[in-house]
Amino acid sequence: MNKKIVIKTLEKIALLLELQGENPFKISAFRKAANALELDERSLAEIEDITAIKGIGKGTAAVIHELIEKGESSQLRELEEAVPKGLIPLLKLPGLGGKKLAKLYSELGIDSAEKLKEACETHAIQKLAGFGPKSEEKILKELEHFGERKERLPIWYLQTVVVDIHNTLLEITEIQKFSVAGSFRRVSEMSKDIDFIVATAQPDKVKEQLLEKLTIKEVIAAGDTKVSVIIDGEDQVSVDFRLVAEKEFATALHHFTGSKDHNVRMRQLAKEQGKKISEYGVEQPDGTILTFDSEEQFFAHFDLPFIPPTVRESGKELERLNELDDLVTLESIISDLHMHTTWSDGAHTVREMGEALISRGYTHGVITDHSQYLKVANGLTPERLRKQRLEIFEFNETHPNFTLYAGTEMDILPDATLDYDDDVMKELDFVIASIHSSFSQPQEKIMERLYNAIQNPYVHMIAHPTGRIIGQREGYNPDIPQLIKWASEYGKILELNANPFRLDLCIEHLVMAMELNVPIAINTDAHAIEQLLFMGIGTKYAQKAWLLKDLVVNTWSKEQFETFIRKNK
DNA sequence: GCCGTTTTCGGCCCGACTGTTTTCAGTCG
Repeated sequence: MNKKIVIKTLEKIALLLELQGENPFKISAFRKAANALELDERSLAEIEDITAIKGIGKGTAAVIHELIEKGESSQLRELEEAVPKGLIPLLKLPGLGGKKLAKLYSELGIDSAEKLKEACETHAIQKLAGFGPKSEEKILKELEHFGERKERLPIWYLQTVVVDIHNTLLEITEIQKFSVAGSFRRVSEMSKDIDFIVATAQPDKVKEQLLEKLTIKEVIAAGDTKVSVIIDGEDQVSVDFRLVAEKEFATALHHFTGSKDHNVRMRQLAKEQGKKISEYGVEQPDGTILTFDSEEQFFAHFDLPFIPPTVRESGKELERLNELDDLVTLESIISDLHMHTTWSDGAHTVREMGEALISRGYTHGVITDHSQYLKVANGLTPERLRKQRLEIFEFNETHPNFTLYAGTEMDILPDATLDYDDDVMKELDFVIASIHSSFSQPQEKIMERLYNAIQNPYVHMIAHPTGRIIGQREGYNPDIPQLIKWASEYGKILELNANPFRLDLCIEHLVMAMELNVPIAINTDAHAIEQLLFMGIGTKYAQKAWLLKDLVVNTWSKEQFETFIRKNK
C-alpha cells in the first residue's frame, strides 16, 4: 500500500466529517494523523507499530490497517455514501464551512452550487436559524465568481504584486514599519494570498490611504486592525494588511508569518512554560504581556535561536536547531555559475556582468551563453565561443582579484547527442548541459538524453533538471531519483535554478540529492544584471530543503571550485 | 479521535471578524 494513498484517505475522511458538521477536534485528529504519517520518513512497510506514532491512535490506525489489508476504507466508503459529492467544492466559498453546509444540506437538501443559488433567490436560506438576509446576499455574490479566481498563485507573479505594495506603503508617512508576512515570506512556491504587517499609531489614517492608493478590485473587510482587499491585475490577489501598534510588530510578524503548524508548536512550547503566545505578545504566568523589538528577541525569550521564516513549516524545525547555523545563506554565496550575456540572449556584456558580480562581493563566476542549437537565443558556434573566451581573458587581466570562467549552457539535443563535440567542451572551464526542446518525449528518451550528458567527462552540471515553470508547465518529467543517482556516480553537480519562475530542482528533490551528497549549485541563470538578485530567493528556497552550505558549490572558494572543474582534464 | 495523567476524562493554539444574536456560533488565518 502506497503511503500517499493512506494520507489522502485520512484527509478525505476529515473533509467529509467536516461536511457532516462533526466535532472539530475529531476532524483535526484525522488531519493530524495524516500529517504525522507524512512527516515520518519511513515507508509503510518499515513502520512496525503505527500507533507508536504520535497523533495516530486506535481509530486512525484501524483505517490504515484496513487500507493495507483490503485496499480500501469502509469508513471512507460509508462517508462517501452519506455525504453528497457536490458539497465538497462549496467548502471553498468564503463564509461557508462544514457546519453551515451540513445544515443547508439537511434542512434544504442543498448539494450543488445551482441549488444553493436557487435557495438564496427564493429566500429560503434566511429562514434558517443562524442565517439571515446578509448571508444570502454574500453567498450570491460569491457564487458569481465561483471558480473564477485562481486558488493559489505562483511566487513569480505574487512577487510583482508585493513589490508594488511595498512601494505604496513607503509613501504612507503614518506607517512606522512594515513587512510582508505569510507564506510569501516563507518563500512558498504558491500562495493563496499575501499578508502584510503594518506598524502604525494611526490605523484609521493608514486604512484610508491604503484604500485610496492601491488598485483595488474589491474591499473584503476594513476594520481597525485588519484591511482585506482584492488587488486587481493580470490575476486577482487577495491581500491582508494587519495594522498593529509598533510594540506588537515582532509578535504580529511572527504570528502571521506562520506556518500554522509552526505556530501551534511554538504555542505548545509556551504553554509548557505557563505562557501564552498571541499576535499581541507573550502572556507571562502572572498575566503581564511581554512584547519584543525583533523576532530574534521573541525566539530568545524561549531560549531558541532565530528560526528563519523559510524553515517555519511542520513544527519539526524545533527539533533541528543544531542544523540552523550550517544552512546556506545569501551571505555564504561567493559565486554564480550560470548567466547569459549579449553574446546570446542576455541584455548585458561580459564586462557588465563581470563587474556586477564583483559589486555583489563574489570572488568568481562563470559566463555560460547558449550553444549553437538554440538559434532563437543566438546560440554560439564553436568559433564565436572561442572569440568570447578572448573577451573573458581580457576581463580577467583587468580585474586581478576576481576570476571569470569561460563556460557554456549547452543544449542536449532531441536525439540525445550534445550540441558541442568533446574537443570544444574540453577547451572550456565549465560546461552546463540542459534541455530546451522536445519536452514531450517519453521518459525513457528524456533519460537517455540526460544520461548522455551526465556521463560525458566534460560536462560538469545539469541545469534546471525538470524544466518546470511553477504553476504553468510541468517540464519534461525526468526520473529525478535516477538522475540524482547518476550525478552521485559520475560526480556531477545538479542545479537549483534560482529564477522564481523555475526553482528547479524543487525541495523534495533537493532533499534526495542531499542524502546522496550530490553537490548543488544555486544559480540565477541571469539574462540581465538585475536578475543576479535571484540569488536571494534561490538561497531562501534552498533553506526550505535544509540545504547545507558545504554542499552548495557557490559557497566554495575559487581553489575548491577549480579542483572540481579540472578533475577530469 | 488523540493524548496524558494529579491515568479513563477533559482539553485539544489563539483571537478577530461577521452576522447572527442579545451572549454567541461559525469561519478564518
